[in-house]
Amino acid sequence: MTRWLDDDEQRAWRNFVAATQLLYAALDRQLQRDAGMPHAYYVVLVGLSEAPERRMRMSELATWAQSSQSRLSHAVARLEERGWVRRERCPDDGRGSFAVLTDEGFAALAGAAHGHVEEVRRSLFDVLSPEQVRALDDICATVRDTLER
Amino acid sequence: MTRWLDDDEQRAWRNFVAATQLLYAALDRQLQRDAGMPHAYYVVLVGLSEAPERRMRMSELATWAQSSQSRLSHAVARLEERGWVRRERCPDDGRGSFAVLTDEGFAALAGAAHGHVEEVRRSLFDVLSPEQVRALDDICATVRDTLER
DNA sequence: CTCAAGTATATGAGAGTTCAACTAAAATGG
DNA sequence: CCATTTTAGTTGAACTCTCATATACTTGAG
Repeated sequence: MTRWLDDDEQRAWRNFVAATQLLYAALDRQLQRDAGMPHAYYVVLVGLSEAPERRMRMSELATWAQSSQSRLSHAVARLEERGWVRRERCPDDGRGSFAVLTDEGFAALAGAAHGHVEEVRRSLFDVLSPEQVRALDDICATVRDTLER
Repeated sequence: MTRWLDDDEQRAWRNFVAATQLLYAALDRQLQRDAGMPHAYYVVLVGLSEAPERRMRMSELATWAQSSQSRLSHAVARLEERGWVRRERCPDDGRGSFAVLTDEGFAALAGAAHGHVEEVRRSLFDVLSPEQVRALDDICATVRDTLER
């Protein structure tokens, strides 16, 4: 038998879907408008920017960015066309390759970061109390943990 | 000056992004596998199923489903091809049209609902305490309210 | 050393989304 | 009324994502 959602759960679920979709829509619009990239690409650039020497193996980066390898491969191809990322063959493993953040890519990221953070604040942190932020972190950590296996 | 995220906010944000993306990925995979439709289409069908006479004006439905008119128009076109939705001209307003859920569409929705709800439970409600659900609802309602203007 | 199996990544087709036109029908306001 | 503006909805192109498949290299068994 299906355990349907009770009224509280139903309401919570619909608010969740509405809030998250509005949030991502706002993020994507902002990033697309101001930096010409979707949020997924931004995340890839962030990953690389924080990696040692701004380089990461493709599969490592895919894991980091919660992306399938295929998705990442397409994304990096796109980012490469724009000169923001460059690929390098991996010397240790002939199958592998590194994605490397170029200076232009770093600059693009730096240029996008301000507006992005502002949008995240406006949409999320500015409207939540510190306790709510803690609660949200808790909830998301739990869900993340559950789904990461 | 940019007000960057502090460590707590940073952590919360990354957990939020990770959790929501994993969650939507799980939902979409489940619905695609078991019912051959993405979550966005499921939402459209739900909207129609709850409307009087299972029919709604396109723009009303777009608002309900948090979708752009264009997105909805494409989606309904697709759903129409499968025979799950049918369009009807609006008698009062020559520009408008109704989307109507067909019996096949209702059946498809009914068939998809069980697995979908299971997935939502597994991924979210089963791992959260009642207080967390309340907190999440609160947070999402706030964010939703903020972004809906 | 060789062959089968596994791993890292790329690629192409198909599907969904976005954005910018575009059509057609109201509404508004001289 | 007529002209303008607004509203409802559609369409096509460009882009991203997914899924299945292909390619090339590595590993491990015998």
